[in-house]
Amino acid sequence: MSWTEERVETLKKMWAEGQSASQIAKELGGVTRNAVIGKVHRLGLSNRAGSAAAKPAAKEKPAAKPEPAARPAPEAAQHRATPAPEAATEPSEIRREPAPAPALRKPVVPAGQPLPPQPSANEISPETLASAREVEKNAKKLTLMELTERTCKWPIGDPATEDFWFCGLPTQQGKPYCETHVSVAFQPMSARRDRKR
DNA sequence: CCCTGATTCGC
DNA sequence: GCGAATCAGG
Repeated sequence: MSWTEERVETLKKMWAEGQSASQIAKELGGVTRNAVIGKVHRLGLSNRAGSAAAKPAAKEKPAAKPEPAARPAPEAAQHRATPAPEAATEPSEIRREPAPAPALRKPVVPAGQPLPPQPSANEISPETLASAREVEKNAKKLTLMELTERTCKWPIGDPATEDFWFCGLPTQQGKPYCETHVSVAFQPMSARRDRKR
């Protein structure tokens, strides 16, 4: 494969969109993420558009660092959602927080949205169901952005609330879910029919 | 271990 | 110019 105008086009676009080098490589096909990164550099679009996240520079053996230090200063301090500091630092920590839980996590789906059909208990074998319950306790509780090709994408909880996350356990080869959730998701028609009613 | 980008250097 | 190998880090 070579860097045709079209492929470079795609590369530029995806890189600008913040896609990772490996994602771009998969999209293009025939190239590795290294190739993509190499090309990105050659094209001179390494530091991502305006993003003040400038890498200080990777490895460096020579102690000599000719950097003129003429940097305009990265600036740009992230604005946080004003955590509202505690009024006073009480010596005693009697009051217990209710439950930090998955904490500051915005709902993936706005409240009021109709939820996709959830598997009902009567369609799943008791063993599998029990297994699923167990797994959900050990789930890694990943957010949408944290999912990768080999993390279980089984949704857990209510998307309309903050009490929502994805299983995140290692997926079964080639499947979108972990072993347990695969068994919940993919069932032979016969098994389903037999269990109905 | 999974992943990220950065750099080097033979081709 | 290209990209595998390697590095550095999350």
